[in-house]
Amino acid sequence: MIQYTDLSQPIYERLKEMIVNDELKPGEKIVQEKIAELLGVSRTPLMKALLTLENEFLVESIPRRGIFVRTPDLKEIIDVYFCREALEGMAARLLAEQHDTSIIKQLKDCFTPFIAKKKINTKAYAKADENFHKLLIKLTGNTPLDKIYFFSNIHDKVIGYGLVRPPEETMEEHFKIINAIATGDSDTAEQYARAHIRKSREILIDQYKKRTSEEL
Amino acid sequence: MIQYTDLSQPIYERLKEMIVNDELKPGEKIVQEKIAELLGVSRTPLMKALLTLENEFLVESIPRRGIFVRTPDLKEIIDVYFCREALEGMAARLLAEQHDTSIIKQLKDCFTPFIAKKKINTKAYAKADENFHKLLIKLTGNTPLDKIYFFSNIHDKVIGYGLVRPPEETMEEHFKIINAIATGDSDTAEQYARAHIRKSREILIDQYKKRTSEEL
DNA sequence: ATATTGCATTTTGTATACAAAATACAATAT
DNA sequence: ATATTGTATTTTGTATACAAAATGCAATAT
Repeated sequence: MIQYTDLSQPIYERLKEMIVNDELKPGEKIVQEKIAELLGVSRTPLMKALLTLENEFLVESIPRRGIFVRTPDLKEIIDVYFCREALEGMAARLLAEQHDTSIIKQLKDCFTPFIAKKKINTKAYAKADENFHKLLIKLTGNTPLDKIYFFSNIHDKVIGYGLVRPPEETMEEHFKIINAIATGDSDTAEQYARAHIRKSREILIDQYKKRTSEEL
Repeated sequence: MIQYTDLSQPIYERLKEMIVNDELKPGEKIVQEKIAELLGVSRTPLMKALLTLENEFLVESIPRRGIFVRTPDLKEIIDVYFCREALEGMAARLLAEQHDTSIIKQLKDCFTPFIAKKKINTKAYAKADENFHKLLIKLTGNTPLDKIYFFSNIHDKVIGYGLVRPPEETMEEHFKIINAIATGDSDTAEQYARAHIRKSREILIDQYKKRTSEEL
């Protein structure tokens, strides 16, 4: 009756979903026995999944106390954006040096559904935006780079599928990056990729500052 | 009789040591029961430690087949150096923006034992070099940055405590970075930090190419 | 001699068991 | 009423148990 593949994998996916959807609330303790029963598995593969989530900053383990859903604060979100600026900048540079037309095509394809559209579906665009940034990393073929980009998870969780800036604004920036990659101008590609993240980071900081002061 | 802290932690440290020391050889399969017995623990905390090592690229799990000590190849080492260039460059920039004299002092202190020395102990300097680069990251206070810098482990494993370049050469570069941070010149600090990693990467590539061709 | 099949052994992935630490809470003291 | 202690309950960390997959190897076929 038992089907062997790797139980911890689907458990990991499900838990991640639960955290992003707020089924597991920030700060909430993950009582292993309860979640294991809920998912119909034992604690062993669950713990494996939780350890992976911990490595991705989505949960935090306090020894002998328990594992808790993390609540990324303002500073951490900013910090993640600094990392993204560095890594996506490098990714753009590496792509520009490859002179590969298939790369350009794949990057452009992220946004073709939205070109020449009067009304852009925000949710769809936000998903496309996320894909674009992940693709930028993946297309470099740099495995360690791709593996350490996992912390974009935090970004997903915090921003959800909302957008930091309006599509009109970011669309233009995306194509500036793509065009620099296409012409093989690695310095410019890196510059644009970094400026893009930097701008979003600054907007985010403002939003959070506003939100925090309103709550006072 | 059982002392509770977190067994997987010392197991992780010991396994990492065994991998770096070649007690566990590249490509070798880690038979859980055997290692568990060797370390006098059960498979449960051992598996936890192995999962952490997997996240750090030191071992590789092939489901249903086993967990194997990884053998980083030339491409991966180069790829890691691209990541380091991006991240350490950003770190230097962030430190320069902080205008904190204690940061300068701590960075300088890494190399004070070697200043004005005629003969530099290579092993000691290699250790200092490693500390300097880790400190550069840590002093930013950027937690996600620090957490994703773990892949420097691969570096340690591959290079061991040898040096890519002679101390005279890198010492000068280190102080260029430190001085740029001290004067608060973030652009220059980033430039120097990146150039430093880039040069080592290029030397490494040459060394490996030479070694590989000799073996043919 | 080499390839193939079948069976015994090993090893993995998961579930369960159990001791120690953490927690909750009631009973008592201040 | 609040603080404190002691005890029952929960939960964690680790060890063990067990079924299914992987592996090794001998016996047989080609």
